[in-house]
Amino acid sequence: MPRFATWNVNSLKVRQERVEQWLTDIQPDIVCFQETKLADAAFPQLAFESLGFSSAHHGEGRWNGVAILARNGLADVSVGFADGVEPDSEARVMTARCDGITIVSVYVPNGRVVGSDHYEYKLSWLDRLGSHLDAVTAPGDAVIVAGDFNVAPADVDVYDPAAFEGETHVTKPERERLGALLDRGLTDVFRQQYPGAERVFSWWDYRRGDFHEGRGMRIDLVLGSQPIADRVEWCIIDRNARKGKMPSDHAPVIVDLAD
DNA sequence: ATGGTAGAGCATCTA
Repeated sequence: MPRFATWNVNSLKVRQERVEQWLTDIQPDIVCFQETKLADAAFPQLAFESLGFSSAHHGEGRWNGVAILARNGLADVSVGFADGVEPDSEARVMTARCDGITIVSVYVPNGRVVGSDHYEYKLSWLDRLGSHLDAVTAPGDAVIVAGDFNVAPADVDVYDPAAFEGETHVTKPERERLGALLDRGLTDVFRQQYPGAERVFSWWDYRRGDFHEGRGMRIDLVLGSQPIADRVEWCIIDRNARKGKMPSDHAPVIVDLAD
């Protein structure tokens, strides 16, 4: 039973030891990372190889950076958008094929301030992700699009919707663009498994003790095409990985798929 | 009290 996981590690350099322990504990078969904050030359491919993973990385150094790891090898690795337009200025998406699944690791722009240039970049980036999927997938393909979407799909995915009035991650334009991705035939796997679950989060601000006070958002998502959604046996957000010394501010999402 | 922390890198920018 293949195990898929995605995790915004918020600097792989700082998190390497914790990440390796987590890989050993969780034993995933396919992994997407976001916010490695590494240049490609600094990506620790050999360390992952010694743990049994093939890997590929798309980074720029100080910020962003995505990676894909797979136990059974990676094929057709591509970085950035494949929609044939100008390259994205930031390292936020990469695609590979493993175990017959097209895997897309995404780090959606944060958006910063509603109405800012970066917010507009976020909206157009989400649109481009749809075009990218047109370019790299075909109807009926097994596809997983996973990572930090920086959008909470609904109010139940936010600890206090009122606290985010006028803020990014919850605005209608952002949710509409996420919805447009779902309308392409992708399923939010966690929500499919737990339709009524409220206040289950994947990210907590480092400040104010937000993690321990339960003030978070569910913004790390695993979207699966129908062939994937039909195979989901189990899904959790691994809150344990947010505990202890020097955690990422994000928890991983783990999904087990039937063979 | 418009706060707070973390990471990259050394002044701020990003989240």
